[in-house]
Amino acid sequence: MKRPTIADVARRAGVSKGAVSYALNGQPGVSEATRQRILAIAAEIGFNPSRAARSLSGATADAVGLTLCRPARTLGIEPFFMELISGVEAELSARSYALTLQVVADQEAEVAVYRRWWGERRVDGVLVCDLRADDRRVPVLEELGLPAVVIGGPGGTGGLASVWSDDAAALVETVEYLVALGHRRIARVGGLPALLHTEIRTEAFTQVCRRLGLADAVTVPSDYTGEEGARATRRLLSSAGRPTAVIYDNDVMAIAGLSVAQEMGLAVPGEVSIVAWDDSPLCQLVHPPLTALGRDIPAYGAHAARELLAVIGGAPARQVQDGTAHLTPRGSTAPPRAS
Amino acid sequence: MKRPTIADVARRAGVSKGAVSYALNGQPGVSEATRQRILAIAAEIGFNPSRAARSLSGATADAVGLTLCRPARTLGIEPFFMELISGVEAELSARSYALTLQVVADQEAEVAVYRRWWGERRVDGVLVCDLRADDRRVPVLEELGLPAVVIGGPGGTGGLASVWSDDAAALVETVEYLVALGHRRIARVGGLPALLHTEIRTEAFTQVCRRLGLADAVTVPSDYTGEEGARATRRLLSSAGRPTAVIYDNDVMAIAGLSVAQEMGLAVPGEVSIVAWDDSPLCQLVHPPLTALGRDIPAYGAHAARELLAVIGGAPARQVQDGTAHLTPRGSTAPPRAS
DNA sequence: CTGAAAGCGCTTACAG
DNA sequence: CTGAAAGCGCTTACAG
Repeated sequence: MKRPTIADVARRAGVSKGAVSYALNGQPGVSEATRQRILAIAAEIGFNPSRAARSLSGATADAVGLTLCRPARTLGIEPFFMELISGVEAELSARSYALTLQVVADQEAEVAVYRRWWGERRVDGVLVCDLRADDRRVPVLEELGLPAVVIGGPGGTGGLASVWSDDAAALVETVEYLVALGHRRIARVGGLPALLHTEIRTEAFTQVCRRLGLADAVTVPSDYTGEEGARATRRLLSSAGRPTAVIYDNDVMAIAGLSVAQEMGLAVPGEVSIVAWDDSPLCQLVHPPLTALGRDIPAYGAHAARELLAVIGGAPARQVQDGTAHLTPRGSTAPPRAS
Repeated sequence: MKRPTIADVARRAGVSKGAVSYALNGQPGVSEATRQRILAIAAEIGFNPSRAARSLSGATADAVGLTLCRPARTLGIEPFFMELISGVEAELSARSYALTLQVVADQEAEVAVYRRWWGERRVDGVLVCDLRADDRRVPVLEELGLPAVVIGGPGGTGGLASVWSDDAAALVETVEYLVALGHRRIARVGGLPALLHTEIRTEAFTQVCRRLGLADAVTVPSDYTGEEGARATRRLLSSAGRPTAVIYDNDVMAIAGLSVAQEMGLAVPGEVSIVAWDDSPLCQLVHPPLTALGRDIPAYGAHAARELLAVIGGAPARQVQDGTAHLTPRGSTAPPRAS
């Protein structure tokens, strides 16, 4: 099938190409009657302006980029990214923006992708995930002047805009809840240590435990996979003076941990309480269902997309706070059984 | 930062823009020495040809589209799509193709997206998921002449290329395995009935059960969510003459089913055996680990991407078979306990 | 309010 | 082997 161009619309409407362009883009320069007639013809013949021609004439690419830096397998198992993408998409589609996705092996590859996208004018801006301490991507994006919104923080985002959530507060709430139940030995299985939010959580965990006078607030570093979560749990639960409650940095590890506890013959929640970070539907599929720290991830993604569109539109880069995760108590937490 | 253009490279190399273009695209028309010099300069100043200008001059968009038609929540929980995307991406990145992703509400919206993408020349081709019987998208894509590869089948893809997997064979293998263990009452919790592969599996299930002389081979339709999987399981396990084995069309429902069985005080696998379709790492996180039908989803996605790139390159549309899922027996299946 | 024209940054015949 | 020029399909000052 032959694609209609602006010239086809102009010819049928009996006006110049310029007039068609004005009509389509809501610019002044055509009478209302003419505009309506042009719009009707465009709709009738199914005209969609060529993105290439538009963006070559100085308009935007109407596309936003997102890179994902995780191996194929673990990308799939964590609901987080897909939910985030859904939310981003919802916001972008509403404004006819496209999402360009790229899976990368490491930060070096990611930086190369940003440079290429910028040079190719492929995207108008990017969404940055998995912020690290001293993140290499931040200065590159600043140097390029490529609009960007970091999903994460607070802090460490340089002059870039960001949307963040108060993980420290959520962690404190969780520990206080467990202490109120009577727990004194609480451990944590953390996410990738290189990520900034892991650092933030670890720091908050250490501080709140000290404040509440809990003895050994140990954090075992991990990588979000079930295997590592299982291994860390096995180690924690077979140690002398094992914890009576474990907080996991994602739900996949929490589910693996639950399984390990049950395998070891420890009752959950009687002998071990379990709390998961990220309250995806997975948490309610297991038995007992997991107490979890949840937040609306699609909304978080939509929020970030909205900010990015604003920055692309020329708004100043802001640090915006998104909602804090809240705890939903379920069957996996209870007072520790006297032993 | 100012983006370098082909003119900048030409100026520094002391040649025409045409020569730079030839050098960059590996076309004849420049001497090898000149080509090397041009390439070096381009690399040095970080030149990336504008996508818009390229594609406006008749080249391809170097982008492929993929639409996802599921609500945000359930999209996240099923590892399938993210794994598929990872595989697609791996293949595309290697050839510097971008992936444009769009989440849509229904097939009507999806068709509209295809028309728009085609009109905008935004993508060179599309990957089509969740094939249905009499799929509306197929004739539209044929009419537009937009290169496409359907992920699914066999059959129902009209003149479009497709990559498919023999689900019927996998299902037969599973039922035969359960029968060999001694099961005679086998039920199945199916996926969305509208999807073609659900139909194919249901048909295969009915046939193999009849061939093996199994009485009531019931399939309870579902929607891939844990809630529906749990409900279907509850119904099946509380019926008179309840099945001793249940096959689930995805792993999320199988996990929910396992949980329901345990809740009802039925031993797995002693009183109920459970088999999951889609062997994501989730299957090994639960206790007992699930016997599952698995295949390499990232490879499947890569395969489809490769076919699409071929079709975009002018190759004829083929129906290509990908690997068949194979059964990995784990702790959730065993001979039925005499009762 | 409307039309004719330049220009975005490439690619690709077409001459030399 | 190389250069000058046309053209892809838009947008946007610039004249009328």
